[in-house]
Amino acid sequence: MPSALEKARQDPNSMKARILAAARRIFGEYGYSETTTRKIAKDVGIDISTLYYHWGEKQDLYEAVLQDVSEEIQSRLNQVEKTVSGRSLKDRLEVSIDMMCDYLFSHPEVSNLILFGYFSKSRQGVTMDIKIPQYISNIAVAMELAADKKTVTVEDKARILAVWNTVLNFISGEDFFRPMLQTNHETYVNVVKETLKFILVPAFTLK
Amino acid sequence: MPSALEKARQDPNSMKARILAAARRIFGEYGYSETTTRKIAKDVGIDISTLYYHWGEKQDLYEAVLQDVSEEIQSRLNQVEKTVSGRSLKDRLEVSIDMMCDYLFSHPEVSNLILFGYFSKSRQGVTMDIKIPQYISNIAVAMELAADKKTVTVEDKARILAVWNTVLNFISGEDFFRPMLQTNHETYVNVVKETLKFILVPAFTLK
DNA sequence: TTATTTATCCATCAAATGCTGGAATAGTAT
DNA sequence: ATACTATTCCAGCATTTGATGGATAAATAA
Repeated sequence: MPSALEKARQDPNSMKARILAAARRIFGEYGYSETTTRKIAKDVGIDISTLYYHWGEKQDLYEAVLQDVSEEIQSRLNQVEKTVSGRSLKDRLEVSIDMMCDYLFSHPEVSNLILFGYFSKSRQGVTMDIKIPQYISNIAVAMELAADKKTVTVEDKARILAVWNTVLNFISGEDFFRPMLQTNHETYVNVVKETLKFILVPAFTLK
Repeated sequence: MPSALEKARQDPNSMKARILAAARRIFGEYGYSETTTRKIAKDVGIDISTLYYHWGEKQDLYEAVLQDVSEEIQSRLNQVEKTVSGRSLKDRLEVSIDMMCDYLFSHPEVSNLILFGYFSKSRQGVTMDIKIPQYISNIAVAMELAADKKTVTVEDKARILAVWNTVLNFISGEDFFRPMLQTNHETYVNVVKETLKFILVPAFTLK
């Protein structure tokens, strides 16, 4: 039996899918508590009852959004891993940064949703929370900072987390940071990439 | 004529000051929209009318909190600058990291409030926003990455922002990150400091 | 003491919000 | 065509929340 999420993905024009897409965008822009079911429904052009008919409670819809995003990230990380496999450490780092930045900059709601998840003290246990630690260990192995998932040290994890969070911050905070750097979007993207490489590559390649 | 904020600071036991302190803690924990004036009033042990009598609208109180925090940060940065002045670059970086981490870890609501400010698309222009660019340039000069504020490059600013944001993230996200690192609070603080030094020192000291 | 200002609380309003019941409509199977 | 199911909308309920008016008490001035 396919889950509601799978059902929505089968047909991107289905009402379920259209609601999910709007919810993802709006939750990503306003966060959980400032997003109202009416806002989402209005965006889709339907009555809120229709929204409730398809997705049930607001919280359920939110969790579907998080799972959707979570699976997308996992898929992107797999892509990155395949691409950089076999290259030099410096190359792996640089290409990974470029690829993840490109993906996240073109889906800004993703960064927001993840960051909202970090800081929400009041939120109930959400599904995505479980996945992040796995990502981190996977990245450590893919970057060959550790032989396998079991041998990833606390320090390794913390360092990857630091970089990962920096990326998310720069993307979610673009509206805030870009004026102070006085650049356009395109330059901003490049500055972010270069900054990440600047602080990342020496730290990890120096032994 | 002293501002409401100055008045509150004159006597920490005054009702104005007690409300401000509670507001700072609760806004820092729940964010703007999940904080209710009733929550703050209850925390102080007063009726909401009393709160409105002293601080007016919720938004005004929030802005007072932000300004309070903003000035505190500025003061801390000045302290750091005095302390590290004249030392070697490596020393300056390491001591600054230690000092700012100690301050922020002991005032976790500060990191939250700043981060909430970054990502709130819906919020009106808040006072703190203006200050951050100044902080960044000040830090660049204090770290002697630039001769004076006018010559701080975009790259310099971006690098400092990256580090600054990483600190905030690690502190605001402790509840989220610490379980995946499987450490206690004390160890977590040290891991954060070491991680920051690990990625920061090589990048900035290597020429 | 009396008058005035300051501070606090109770009761309440208006708007927003999550959510639901039930009617109406569209679609599908027999 | 008829019966049945799936979908959509309208109207409304209960609760929460920001905010206020006005009564009461506490402090201060006269």
